[in-house]
Amino acid sequence: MARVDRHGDVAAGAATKQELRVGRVTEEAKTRRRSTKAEQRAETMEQILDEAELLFSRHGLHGVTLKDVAKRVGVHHTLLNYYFEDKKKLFDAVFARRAVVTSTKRMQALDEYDRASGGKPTIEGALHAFLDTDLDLYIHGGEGWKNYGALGAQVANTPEWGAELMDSHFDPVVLRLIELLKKAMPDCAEEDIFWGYHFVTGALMVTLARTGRIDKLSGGVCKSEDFEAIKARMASFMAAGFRQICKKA
Amino acid sequence: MARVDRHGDVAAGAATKQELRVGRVTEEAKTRRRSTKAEQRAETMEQILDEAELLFSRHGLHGVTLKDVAKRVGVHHTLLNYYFEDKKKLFDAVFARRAVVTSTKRMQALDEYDRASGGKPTIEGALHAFLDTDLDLYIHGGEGWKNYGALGAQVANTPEWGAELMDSHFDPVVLRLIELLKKAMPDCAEEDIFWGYHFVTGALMVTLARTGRIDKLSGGVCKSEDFEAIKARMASFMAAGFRQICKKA
DNA sequence: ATATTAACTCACTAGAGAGTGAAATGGAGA
DNA sequence: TCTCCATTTCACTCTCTAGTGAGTTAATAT
Repeated sequence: MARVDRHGDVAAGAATKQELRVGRVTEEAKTRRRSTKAEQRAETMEQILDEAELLFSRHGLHGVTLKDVAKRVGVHHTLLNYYFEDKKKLFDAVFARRAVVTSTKRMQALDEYDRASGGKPTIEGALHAFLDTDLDLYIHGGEGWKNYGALGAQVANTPEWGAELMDSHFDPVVLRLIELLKKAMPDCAEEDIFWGYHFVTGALMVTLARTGRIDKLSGGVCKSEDFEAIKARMASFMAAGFRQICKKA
Repeated sequence: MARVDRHGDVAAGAATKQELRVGRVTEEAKTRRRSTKAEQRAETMEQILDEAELLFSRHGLHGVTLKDVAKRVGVHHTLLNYYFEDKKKLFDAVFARRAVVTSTKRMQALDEYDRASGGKPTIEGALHAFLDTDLDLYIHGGEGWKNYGALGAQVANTPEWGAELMDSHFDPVVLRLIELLKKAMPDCAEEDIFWGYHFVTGALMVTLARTGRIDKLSGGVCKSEDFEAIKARMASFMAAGFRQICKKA
């Protein structure tokens, strides 16, 4: 197999394996000291998660085989069973890895904003804390985060087990956001606030999906990848929406 | 097989087949006159499309096998090849069946609104024409339409071939909506209008997905199935958003 | 040095899945 | 009635898949 062993030597007899697009060890790794077992384990698992994330985000849980993932990593497919037991658990691990990060960061951002605003949050402020923290991750986090975003968008629209996964990871942050929104709009019916959040999350999810549809539709005026444009508009757009449906009371 | 032949007689030796939840011919059909071949063909194809729609909407293209669908219909799985060639073509047929309906209806609604408003459309008006026409279909169209909605939500968030499918069916209506929005906001940058539409479509898609997430999140205050609640809020929410991001110019 | 344990591959199983071509069935027209 | 044609099933093929258990290799601990 065209893979590279842990000493950094290329395995012999490794003729035709272009499909090993990624490879486990890059040139720089050759020079790097051989790592310990624990490091090795962590590194391999990360690589598996990365490639799985990429493929799952494009083809969905059922559209990817363990062999597809293994081939990209450059390992035998049964290694994925070794590390992650089965396919669904691998998927969950992929999702969880970054979900905890974004969840935690947003929770912190909301807490901080709450404090900074002296308990007098605005709708815009709360939405900015919630959205921008997330969007920054996708903007500055590299390919992995982008892929994770697309994966999340799929999960959010999967009736089968999607809600379950979302719930388990994001309920606390979302409820915290709702709390701030309630503070900002004390006279607004709870119902309206929840529906408003529903719109927000929907808009965020299509954004993360980056299907490229808006590009063609707008004739190039808007770009799917342009999360900065979203960041510049979304919070105020949604805040105005909240104000509108809440004032009718 | 526990299926029922075209005379309405239950096939003999049909012991254990509860999984045939739907069955091809219902009691009332027994009494109905035997239909012609063309009718038969159309009816069978419809049943296949219905069951495929249901399963695809829940498990996605790759999560469904032709056998799964065939079992629900109560026919041999190769019959689906006979009628629809292969799986992807069946999927496309499922999607197309209702896409043309909603697309046409919304186009008419937009045209009519444009005329009725005397060439002076409002943002709310245009959005209402676009959204309510669609939502009414899901509200009054029965299970099939609900399933189709969930399917559409998935398609819209599928990078693989989703944008393609959406484009081919919905570009004209969406562009028509954009046209009206431009008329309603002549000073608004094109970019902002497209991003606004992007938010609208995202919010609509999560709605159609009906994952049930909002139910749990809101502690029962909001219900995924409650499209009337969406209809009552969405157009004005989004219109306010448009106004907000457009006035900054 | 040796024994232990972790990381990883290999050979294999058991089964599913899509699809094909031939056959059966039965209605419709001559 | 006989024949034709559409509908439908059936018997198979070929490939792919997830997963298991045994075996290999190398790092680590003693």
